Amino acid sequence: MGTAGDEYEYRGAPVITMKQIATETGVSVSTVSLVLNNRDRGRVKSETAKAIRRTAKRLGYHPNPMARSLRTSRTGMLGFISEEVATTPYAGAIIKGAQDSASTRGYVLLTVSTDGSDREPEQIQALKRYGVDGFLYAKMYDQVVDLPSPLRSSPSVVVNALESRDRCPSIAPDEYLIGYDATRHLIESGCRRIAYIGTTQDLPAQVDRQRGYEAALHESGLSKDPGLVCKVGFNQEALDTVGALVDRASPDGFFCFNDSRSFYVYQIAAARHLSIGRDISLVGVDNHPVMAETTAPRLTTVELPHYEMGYWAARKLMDLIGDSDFSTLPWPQTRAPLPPLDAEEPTRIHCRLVVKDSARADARSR
Amino acid sequence: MGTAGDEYEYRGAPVITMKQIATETGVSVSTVSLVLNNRDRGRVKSETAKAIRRTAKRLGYHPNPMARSLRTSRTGMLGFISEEVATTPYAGAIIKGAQDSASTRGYVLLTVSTDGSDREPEQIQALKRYGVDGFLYAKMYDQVVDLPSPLRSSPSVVVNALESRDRCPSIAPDEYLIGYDATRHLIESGCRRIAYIGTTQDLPAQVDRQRGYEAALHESGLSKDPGLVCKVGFNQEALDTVGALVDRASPDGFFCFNDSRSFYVYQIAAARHLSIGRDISLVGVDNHPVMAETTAPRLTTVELPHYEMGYWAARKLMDLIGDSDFSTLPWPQTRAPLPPLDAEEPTRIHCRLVVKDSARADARSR
DNA sequence: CTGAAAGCGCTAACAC
DNA sequence: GTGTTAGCGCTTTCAG
Repeated sequence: MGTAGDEYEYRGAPVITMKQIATETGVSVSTVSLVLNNRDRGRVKSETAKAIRRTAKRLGYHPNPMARSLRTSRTGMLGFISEEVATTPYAGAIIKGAQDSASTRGYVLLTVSTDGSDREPEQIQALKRYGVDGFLYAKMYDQVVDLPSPLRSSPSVVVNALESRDRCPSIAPDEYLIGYDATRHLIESGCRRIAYIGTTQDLPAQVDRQRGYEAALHESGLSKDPGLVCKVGFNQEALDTVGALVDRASPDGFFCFNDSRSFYVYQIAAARHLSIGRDISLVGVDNHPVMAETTAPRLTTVELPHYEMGYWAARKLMDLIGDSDFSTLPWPQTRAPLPPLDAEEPTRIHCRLVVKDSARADARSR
Repeated sequence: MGTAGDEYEYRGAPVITMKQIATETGVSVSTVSLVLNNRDRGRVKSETAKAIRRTAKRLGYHPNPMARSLRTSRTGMLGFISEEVATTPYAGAIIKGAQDSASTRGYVLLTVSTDGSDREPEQIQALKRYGVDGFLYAKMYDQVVDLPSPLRSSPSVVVNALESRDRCPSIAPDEYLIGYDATRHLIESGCRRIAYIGTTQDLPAQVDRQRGYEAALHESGLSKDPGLVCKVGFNQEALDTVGALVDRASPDGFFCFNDSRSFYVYQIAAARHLSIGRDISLVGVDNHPVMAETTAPRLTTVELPHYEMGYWAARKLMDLIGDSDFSTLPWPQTRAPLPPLDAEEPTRIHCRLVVKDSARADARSR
């Protein structure tokens, strides 16, 4: 299995420079530069401009971003800093969203993950040395955060969390609406005794989702029964608590904080021989692969908008950086209509985003 | 909610160049360069060298990688290409491993995710323009792959898959050993009727795991009972199939291909009032968060070595690139001993890695 | 032992 | 309209 040091062959592809285009076309490098950067408005004869572009294409010219950045101090790279990536399945989706968004404008992502967090400043410094044009600071659970101070001197956008002091724009899921939509969905499917299965962890997301749950109940004239609410941890304890709730209150619908909670409802349902889709309805949040594979009538998933958050955050960041070639655009209006309430089919609800643009707007206020 | 264009303040930190160190110390830039690159063996008086290093540290000098790369055509960036990141929870762990490994040598990761794959060549080109020193090509499921041709001209390492023609080193989980270890673990815990719950998908990983399962049974003199094996898809069908197996063969131990399969065993167990840890033992593979939270006696998880694969792959790649400052090292010997078989405690088994170094070694042969 | 000079690929004043 | 020049920060001969 070999000590390494093996030789693999790497023949590099020929790389074209402006100089070559210049000599090939019979002009100077500066003219080439002007044309290829679209700064030839009434400065270069459209004749020659055309010729330059032609040979550029023919030779397959691509600018060298490093050389360019040396002059412009703009690299076309975005720094993506994520905490706890390794431990959650969502990082991929956020990164992909940011990636896709970035690539539409020729940007590219330099990623670091700072789990331990003691090395975070060091990592951020590394990104700065590489000259990233701005930072995406992604947290893995929706929460309120302080933008790390080294980032405050650069364009930054916070993803999946809200910046506590509006030091930069931020984007997060609309937790309230998750609770509201989920509950309304159950109500409109005909449920009348809707349980909330939460977590014992003290998460801001839960507070808002539960407020949404209660608001929807209230709005429909359904009473708020504390016996239908429980918050559970893990394992047997969780199973027992959910089981007790089912036995005591016999709910006909469940709104579960996340897939872990859904998991316990599944097991209790199995043990009581209740079938999801026939006897009970369930709305879960998240899309862990295991659960995402499962479909049943009257089983609904609220999808957390990880991809979208990454996408829009990168977009916002690029706007902030002020790429002159692109106009600055507002945050998205991502309120998708609630899906049709066909109670016989599995459904996916898309989650709305909450965005904070600056100190002016407080999108979370309600 | 606000068109953008808002102004945030970004005061850049002062950036120190070699020139400043030179004038500050009263020497020339070239001398500074020599010293700061440790090329001053008997070329620079240790006096001045010391002085230079001192002021460099005092001023907080950090080299500008862009400028350096312009001369050396080495950027210190590794391209990380992953397919299907968004759809699996593992990408994060692989990226983190690669990241950690890279940062120990001052490398940094440029990531792209090519889901659609029609844009893959374009993305790879982008990375090449940015001058990455090499590529990590990560697949999300263990399989045999062809290294994309644009990568063949650069140092590359394949992660979580084996390269079909040994065009470059690759690293993947040892699937056979997963099956073997899992089954032995169950046997040594006292199980005698061990079921295998697989997937209907045609995955190479399953073939090897099942071979490991059978080998362990054979080795212990347990008969290979086809009635104890099933392969299931999703939902009710899966549930029914697993239920039938349980009713017909009453296994005392389960080896599940992945968390999705474990999920069905959980439900059937709940429905039959069988308790994991008391009545049955279960070994699952993977660590989706939902399942990872769950612990029980006689519940064992085989952890796929995503982090480790990322870590070692990046290491291998850097060795390939031939950073002269570091010696080239062999692939890791990551065979962790099987954990103690305390049947009363939940356990995690660490998976061994399979590595292919070149056309010479075929580590998968068995 | 150390410094001057050239140049990596590109951009931006400023001449012509 | 187009070319010349200078220089971004760094490495690397080559003189002294």
